[in-house]
Formats: sequence, structure tokens, C-alpha cells
Amino acid sequence: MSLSTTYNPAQIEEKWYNHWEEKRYFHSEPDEREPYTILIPPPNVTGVLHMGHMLDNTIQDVLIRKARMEGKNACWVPGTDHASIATEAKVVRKLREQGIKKSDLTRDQFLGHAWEWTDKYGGIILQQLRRLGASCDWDRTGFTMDEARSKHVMKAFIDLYKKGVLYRDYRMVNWDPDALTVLSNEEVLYKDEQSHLYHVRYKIEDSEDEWITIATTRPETILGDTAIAVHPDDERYQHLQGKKALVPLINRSIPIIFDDYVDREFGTGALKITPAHDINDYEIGKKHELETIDILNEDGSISKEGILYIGEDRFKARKLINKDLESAGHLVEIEPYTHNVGRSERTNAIIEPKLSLQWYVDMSKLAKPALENVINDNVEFFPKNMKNSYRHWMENIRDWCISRQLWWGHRIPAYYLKINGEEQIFIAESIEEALTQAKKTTGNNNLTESDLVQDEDVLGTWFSSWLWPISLFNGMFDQKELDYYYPTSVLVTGWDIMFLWVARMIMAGYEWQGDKPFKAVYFHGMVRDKQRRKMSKSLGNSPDALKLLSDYGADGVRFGMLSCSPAGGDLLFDEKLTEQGRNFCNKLWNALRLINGFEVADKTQPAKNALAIEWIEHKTNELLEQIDQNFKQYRLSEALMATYNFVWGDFCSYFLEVIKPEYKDSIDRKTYEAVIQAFDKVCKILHPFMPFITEEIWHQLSDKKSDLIVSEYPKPDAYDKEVIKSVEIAQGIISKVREGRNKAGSKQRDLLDLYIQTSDSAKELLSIQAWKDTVVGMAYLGIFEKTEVEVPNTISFIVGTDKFYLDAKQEINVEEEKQRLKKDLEYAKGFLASVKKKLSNERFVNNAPEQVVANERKKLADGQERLKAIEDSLASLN
RNA sequence: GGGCGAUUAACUCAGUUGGUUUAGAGUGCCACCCUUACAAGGUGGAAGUCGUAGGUUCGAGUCCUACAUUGCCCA
Repeated sequence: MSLSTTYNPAQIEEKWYNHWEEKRYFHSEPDEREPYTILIPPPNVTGVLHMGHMLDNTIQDVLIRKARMEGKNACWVPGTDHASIATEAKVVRKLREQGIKKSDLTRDQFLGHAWEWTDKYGGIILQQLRRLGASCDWDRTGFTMDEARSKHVMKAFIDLYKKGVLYRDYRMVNWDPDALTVLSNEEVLYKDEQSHLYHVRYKIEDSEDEWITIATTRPETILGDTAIAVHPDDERYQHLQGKKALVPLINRSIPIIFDDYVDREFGTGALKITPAHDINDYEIGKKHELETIDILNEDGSISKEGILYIGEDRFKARKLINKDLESAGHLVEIEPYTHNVGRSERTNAIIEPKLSLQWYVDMSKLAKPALENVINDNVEFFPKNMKNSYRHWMENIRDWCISRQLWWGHRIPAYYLKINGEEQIFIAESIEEALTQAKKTTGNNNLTESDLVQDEDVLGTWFSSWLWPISLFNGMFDQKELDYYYPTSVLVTGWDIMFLWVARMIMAGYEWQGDKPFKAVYFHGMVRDKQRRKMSKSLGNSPDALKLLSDYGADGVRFGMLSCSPAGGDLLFDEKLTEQGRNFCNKLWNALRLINGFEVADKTQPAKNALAIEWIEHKTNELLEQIDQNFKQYRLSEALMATYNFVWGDFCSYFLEVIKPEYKDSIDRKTYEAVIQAFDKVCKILHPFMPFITEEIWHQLSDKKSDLIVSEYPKPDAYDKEVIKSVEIAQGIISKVREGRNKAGSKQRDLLDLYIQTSDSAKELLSIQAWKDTVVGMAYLGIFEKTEVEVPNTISFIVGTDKFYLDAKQEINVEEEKQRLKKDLEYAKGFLASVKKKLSNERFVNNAPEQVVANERKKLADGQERLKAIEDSLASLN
């Protein structure tokens, strides 16, 4: 059989993914095995695969595949969320392109379009995850707006209402004028932005020419001013007690009030108060019983109450009012100013503080168990320091605004009955149920459904997402599956949604199941570009995920994503890393080509092969132990790098090179079988990280009845450090011979002679035939023998404490050799000095543990031996 | 303003309760090599006062304090 010299992933990946799916390896049903469960953080139903998804899902797939191989009942449940705001915005935009306005449609008509859109684009991302190799149980795919999940949302809402945890209140909220909805605090992103501070003077009422100057970043809100506030102790303004000022351009008379909220240092020390458009002003307004004038419409344009610029957008109005203020002589100064601006996470629109009536969840009770159980590690966070921000947020938690002024989502099951101008609320799953309640409460049996009006708003998407760990198993209606899978094993997600989602899932878990939703949370970093900028569409700095998969193969991309993703830290993505992954695949592929090309013969196994086999087994166990340690702490990138170094350095560069037969020669059967076995093990270890190529190699290596994906993951076994050490000495010698060869410019396969200075350890090493053969073979030596005396015209070096002489069969450059030895000498001396310093310190000898002191003594003895060897060599050159 | 972290080679990062021969890896860099699995490769090499200044200790990259630089979260 002949294989191409480079690995071609495309067909192989498709072949194996289809095979795995056909065999239903990804599907899970409860049984007697230990479950290992992961729930996908649902991506937006209309989203497409980007770098963040690839990282998040690669990690999940690694964990789930390893668990599956370890014999656990692995269940990875996929799904999507309906992304209220994002999806509605997309649908509205699409309709607008067709010349249809949302306001021209009925709610049902609009939802028809939205579902059509969802059916068309929904699930694309789930298809794309298959390309990555994600081994999800697709039969269990959930969607936050499907029937089962919707039932949970309704039940949760009704349940919370009955418990008195839900309430409706008129408050200052975060208004998104583009999406035309309120947002929760967590959906607003704050950032410093360049802007201007406008100094505007207001005339004092009934004065000739007396003014008071305020500073504002939002001059358009002047139209809604209902007071000017100054600090009670501010001497500049004492004379204005009881006076009034006139709002520029509209001449509304407003009081000058005194309140110690005002910061005397800021601007002019005088603050304009606009209760309808600033949260702090609102508080002051309430305190001083000021009038509240809302000058903005929902879309951010000026309302009738604004008097001027009616219908103009808030930013256009700002420009207009500046011009008018200036020409009327009110504008004193404009200074550049940087301030914190909140924008909508979804639409990027600048958030408008707005008074409105919304539904809230009282968080005080829900937060308590959610905080406790993270602090005491009942729910374990990785990395640990994430607990700090979690605690901080939880301890300062504010109530959760859950209503959204949208149509796409779960409509709030609240029905309002108006009698004599007074409103009564009935919370029920259906209007029939609400009517029954209404009749009962009012005693009026003549009420009909038309007397009730359902809330026009929907619930925010996170109100369905927080139920995900419960709703995916239908937990509120049937505990059977939930009892088996819940709590799930681990949640893998980015730290950016810790509050938005993770915290709330924990709350929901304790609220409805009385238990945590997952045992651990693994927070990974954000994917950034090399300049540490977050990858985003608008910056255009994000590589096309699907193109990467085509160019480098899924295994290569997975390697690239993982190898640079320390837990919690940012991930600086560089295409070079996927290239490294691709090259690694190629390395594996060529190891396969080598082994497949072996001609097997029934003959005696060379001793050096037996030693190499013993060694690779020990090294594999050493690796397995490291991997085990790393996985326990979710240090996936370290586990992968350890494996990479093992495969490339130990398995390919050393093991295969040692056992590789001479050109045209055959390999003995015993060695061949051991090589297959060792490579099989490599495939198993690597499979969770790089599933496709390992499955292919596994089958190409030998005839197998079953597939790698469901094979048994190797368990770490005890390993012999002595064997590893003796081979390390051999490797040290081989490396030094190569260095000498390089320096002398002799060809790699010219046989050179190597002598070892007689010593106890030298005798012992040379007495092991396998060991000696290894060195002779790998270093291409003619002679490898002991010597009592210094061998002239050779390159000398030290490995461990033994001294070697390499005869490169040509005149050595004495000066160069001297320089090199002098450098070694310096190092040895410096080393000895530091050891001596420690040992001559009485307090060290007396206080340090015995072992530490003994080790220092050994260092001293070894160091002295080496020093002498170098000095001897130098002397012989003179 | 409150809180949390970071600072180790040119770059990205390990360094696990202080002691494993004066610090490791990957990438990059330099030199030599189309050699018989692999040039998407091989062999070898150079490269770091562990942010600064103090302190604790027999011993500090590791612990403490201050400072500098920097990132993030919350207001």
C-alpha cells in the first residue's frame, strides 16, 4: 500500500464523522454506568461558527471523548437559543429590505416571518460543529423556544410569581432605542469614549444679566430640565437660594436646588437636573419632588414634550441645539471629554436611561445558595480566581429585569383586567385559566376573555437559558432522565457570561432542583488577535472558521485552538498554531507510513529494540500520569503539549529511530508488534484532541474489529525511573556526538570512534549490550570503548559525571576547543561556588532537611569531578 | 472610585504547599543538511540580573510591603 507523503484531511474527516454517527456512538441513554454530562452553551440559532465557538466546543469535545473512552456514559447535549434581540433585529431588517415595516404586521404575522427565518438559518451552526468533530448527542438537540423548553419557561415564571419573587415596577431602565426594548444591566457594555463637555449658561429669572453655568455631555436633554442643583456648602452659589433659572431656548422656569449629591469639583459645580433621562437625576427629582419631563420617544427621537426639534434623532438634536445655544449666547465653552458610555451588547446602540414599567425577579433569596455553593467549592470554578468576581457580583446583586419589548420570544403569561381604572394581574398558562382566576377573584362570572389583555412583552432570552440544565432533561415534568444526568459534570464557557448565564443557572438549579446544575465550571479565555484585540466582525480581524477547517483540517485547527488556551487567560490566536497542528498531523501520518512500510521477518529481536520498547512503555506511563494531573485541573493545553512533545520527541525522533531497521532490511516480529501496540496507545491518548487522524491511523495500523472512539483509554501504570535515566544518558551522549560531528563537519553517517574514560559507572553502562548498541547505532559509531588515558586529537565532553573522547577522524581546531572548554570551566566554577556557599553556611547545614543537604553534597561531588575533567582536557591541549 | 489579576528568552506562556545540578516549553532566530517515514522535515546552536526597591528565611522566580507598568470586572 502506498500513502501520500502528506496527510489529506478532507475525505478522512467526512468518512469518520459519518461512520461515528451511523454507529450512534454519540447517543446516550441512562444505564448503570457512571454518567459524564456536558450541556452546550447554546449559540444563537441564527449564528454562524466563529473562533469563540471553535474553542469552546473543542474543549467540550475533548472532555466528552476522553470520558467516553474511560467507560463513562458520555452525554453531550447540543442546542441553540432564540436570541430575542439579535434575531428580531435581523428579521426586522430583512422585512425592511422587502419594504415591510414591523408596525404594519400583526404579532402573528411577524412571528410567522421569524419562524421562517429560524427554520431557514437555524441549525447551520450545529452543522458546522460537526465539521469540527463535535460528538454531540444530536438526538437530544434542544432549542429554547421548542415546546419542551417553552413549557419550562412558563412554569418557572408562574412558579416564581406564586412564590412572590416576581414583581412589576416602574423604574429607570436601560433602553435600547434601536431594538426598542429594555435590557438587563448585564446586557449593557460600558466603555470610555471620546466626547465633549458643553458649558451652558442659564439666565437667572428676574435678573438683569445674572447667569449660572452648568456642564453637560448631553445638551439635547436641556429640553427636559426641571432644576439646577448646587452643593449646599458651595460659596459660589449661596446668593441663589430661592431663585429660579430659565431653561435656554424654551424659557421654562426651574428652581435652583441645594443637594450634597453635587460634586463641587466637577465642571462648574452646578448640575442640570433631568429626571427623565438620568438615573441620578431621577433620584434627586424624587427627593425634591421635581417634575419629570420625558422628551424622548422610544426610538430616541425628540418627543412633543421636547417642544423643539420634535421628531429629530437625539444625536441630530444635539447638533441643532448646540448651534441654537451658540447663536443665542448660551454656549460658554466646549471641552473635549472622555466618559463612560453604555452600549447595547446586541445592537451597539447607546443606551438611553428611560422610565418604564417592567417585570423583575427579586434576586435576594435566589442568590444565597448560589453564592454559598460556589464559595465552598460545591460548584468548582476553574481557574479558581474567578470565584472572586463571582462573589463580588453576587454580594452586590440587583434585581433582574426580565421583560423585553419584543415579539420574538416567550410572551409573558400575565393577563391584565382593568376595572374602574384599576388594574389587576392574573398569571396563568392560558387565557382560559386566567379568566377562571379573574372570575374567582372578582366574583364576577360575566367576565369574558375579551376583558383580559395579555402582556405585550416577551421574556429575555436568558430567562430561558438559565433553565437549560433542567429543561434539556424535561426536569420540571419528569425526573427520570434528570435523576441520572443531573448534576452535569462540567460547564465549559467564557468568563464573559459568568453573570449573564452561569450565575443564573446555578440559582435556577438550587431553586427548582435543590442542587447544583454542574459540578464544575471551566472558564476559558476570549479569542483575540495577535494585538490582543477581541475578534469581531467589525474589525475584520477574525479568520473565517470554515476556511481554517478546510485549510488545516479539523485536527489541525483543534490543535491550534487548544495549544494556546491556558485556562482563563486570553487566547492570542495565530494561524501559525493551526499550521503547527497540521504539521503535527503530517508527522503522525509519516510515522504510519514508516511502520506500514516495514517488512516483518521471524528472526531474533535485537537487544537494543527490547530496551527501546521497555523505555517507550515507561515513558508512556509517565505521560499518562502527567495528562491525568493536567486534566484534573482542566489544563488541557498542557496535557496536549506534553503529548505533542512525547509523540514528536520520544516516539518519533527516538523510539522509531532506534528500532528502524537498516535500509532494505526487515524488522523482527516481536519488535513490530510492540511498535504497533505503542502507536495504538498513542492514538488512544491523542484521540480526544485529534479524533479524525487518530481514528484513521488506528485502522491503518492493523485490522481492528472496533473503532478507536469507543476503545478503552489507557490507565497510567507505574514506571521505572532507572530505565528512563539510563536511556537519558544514552541520549545525552548521542546528542554530544552529533554536536561534535556538526562542529567537525563530518557527515551524519560516517562512522566515528568514541572512547569513555574508565570509571565504575562507565564499566556498568558498557556492560549492558542493549545500551551500548543503542549509542553505537544512533550516534553512528565505529568504536565505542573504554580508555584509561586521555585520547589525543579528540573532542572531549562530559555526560553526567563521565568523560568522553570523540575521534572525528581529522585534526581538531585546538583554539576553538580551548575556548569551548574555558566556557564550560567557567560555568562549572560558578556552579561549584554557589553550592559551596550553601554548604559552608552552618545554618543551612543545620536547618535544612537532610535530603536537601545530601543533595547539595552530591552536587558538590559531581561538580568537582566535572571540573577536574575539564581541567584535565584543557591541560592536555596545552 | 471599589475589586481582581498580570509582569519570566524576540513572541506566547509553564514553573503545582520556598530546596530536582546558576530557570523550562512552543514558536521565531542562526548554522549545516533534498539522508533511506516526513523540507509541513532532520541535526545542532545562540538567547533570560524572573518589572523595580526593600523585607522575611539557612535558602526566594515562588512568601510579605511599597512603587512602576499593564489587563479585566463592577460602579
